[in-house]
Amino acid sequence: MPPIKVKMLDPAQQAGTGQSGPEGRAPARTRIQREKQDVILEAALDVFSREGFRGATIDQIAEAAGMSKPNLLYYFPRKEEIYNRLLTGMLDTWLQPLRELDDVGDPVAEIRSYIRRKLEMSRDFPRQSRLFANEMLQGAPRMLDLLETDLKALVDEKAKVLEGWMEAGKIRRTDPYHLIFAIWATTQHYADFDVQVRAVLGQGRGGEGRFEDAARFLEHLFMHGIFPHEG
Amino acid sequence: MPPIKVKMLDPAQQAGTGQSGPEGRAPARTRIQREKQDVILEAALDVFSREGFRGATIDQIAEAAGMSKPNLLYYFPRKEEIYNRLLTGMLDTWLQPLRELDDVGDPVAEIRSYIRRKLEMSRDFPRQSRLFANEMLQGAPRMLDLLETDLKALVDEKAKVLEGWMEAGKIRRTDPYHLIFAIWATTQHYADFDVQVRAVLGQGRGGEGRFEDAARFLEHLFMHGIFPHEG
DNA sequence: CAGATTTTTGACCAGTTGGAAAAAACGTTA
DNA sequence: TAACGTTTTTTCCAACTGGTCAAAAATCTG
Repeated sequence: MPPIKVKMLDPAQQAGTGQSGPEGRAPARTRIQREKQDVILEAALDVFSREGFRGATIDQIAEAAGMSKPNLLYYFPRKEEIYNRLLTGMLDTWLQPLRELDDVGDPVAEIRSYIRRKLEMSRDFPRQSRLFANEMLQGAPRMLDLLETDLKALVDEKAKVLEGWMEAGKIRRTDPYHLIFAIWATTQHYADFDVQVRAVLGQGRGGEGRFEDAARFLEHLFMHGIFPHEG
Repeated sequence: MPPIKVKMLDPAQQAGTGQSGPEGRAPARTRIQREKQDVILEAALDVFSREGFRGATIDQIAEAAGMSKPNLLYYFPRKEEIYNRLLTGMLDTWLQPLRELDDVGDPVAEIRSYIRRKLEMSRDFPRQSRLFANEMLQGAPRMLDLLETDLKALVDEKAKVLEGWMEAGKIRRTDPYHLIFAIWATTQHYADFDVQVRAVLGQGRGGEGRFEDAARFLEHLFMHGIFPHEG
């Protein structure tokens, strides 16, 4: 008998939940498949970041992606797989700025550029920030272990770096964990609470310049605080 | 004919959307009605703050409130009315600390106590904070006008107070709006991202003491910033 | 072009959702 | 206890939900 031609499998399998084959499956076989999946993920980011997992519907995502629901399900057989792909794929890039916080660099420059990069991410990828925030608000049901392992390990490591700088008198002695939280909070605020920021700043100051203003202010805040006359 | 006895109306009407009677209707007629409504609102806060408006279901709320769905609908005929009641009722108390920021007080003490009170609210009313955050993430579809009018007005007013203090050299000259955003962001972070905070701090430091630590850190941050050697 | 494969579509389904209607149960008070 | 208003439950419904399936359409390959 002739050799059986093994053609492509159902693309739906590739994002498999782990029960349909060995590990390490390629993310997408053909260019077309990869493109369609990207379109779907892009549309899903839009919807999920607004509505959260439960609030988002496959129909919404399909419409935003310009395809029919069954067609979308051909590429991602479960709603949850789209969501998980977005979450995990995002967390990595999201934490990149923190990873780059460099032990050997100048503390002042390092922290300033960390704040700046985080703020830029809020400006350039607000939906990713909101997706993440949404997951947090729900108690991180699909991410908790990642937070407790990977994220905690990374923050522990960087907290040590900060502590080293404190020991060396390069930065003020304070709680490194809460310092990191403060940087996260102040920068991500401009993505997650963007509506509020714009509503409060109004027509004039709520325009594109608001990120510059925020950057200036945050630098000021983290450098000197807001009260003069050091104690 | 005998005088018609006008007894209580359908309690559902009291939260009316405005189309069933004159303005200024009493919020609840009897003690029982008020209690039931409170139970419902309490349960709804739980569910809405986790799942957002779309993600929450009446069934979930009804179960959390210990009653049947139709029974719940007897008190609040629409899902949206529960949500709106929570939102508007909350915003008021939520902004109370800012309202109390006093022109005539000592700037340092005023701002410190504002930060402390906001942090206490995150500790004591995290669900309210998350409900609000959820609405923001969705683009504040049911709150935008409130933000643009009431909230903006309040912040404008308090920004002027801060500017006055800056003119007087009481606090460092910086952007008052972004200062307020920074206080909001850093304090509410401990409610909205509570899971993350606890996951990162781990068993040891993620316990009840974390709010004390946060308070100490934030005071430090806003007072001095994190870099020594003032420029 | 023919055959095989991949992609898309339309019809469909069971479970859930917000909500309506009506009847039953309960509480007051004359 | 009867009458009346209030509260609760039962039953029901149409629209929406995530997802299936087979067939049709489009694409690729030789």
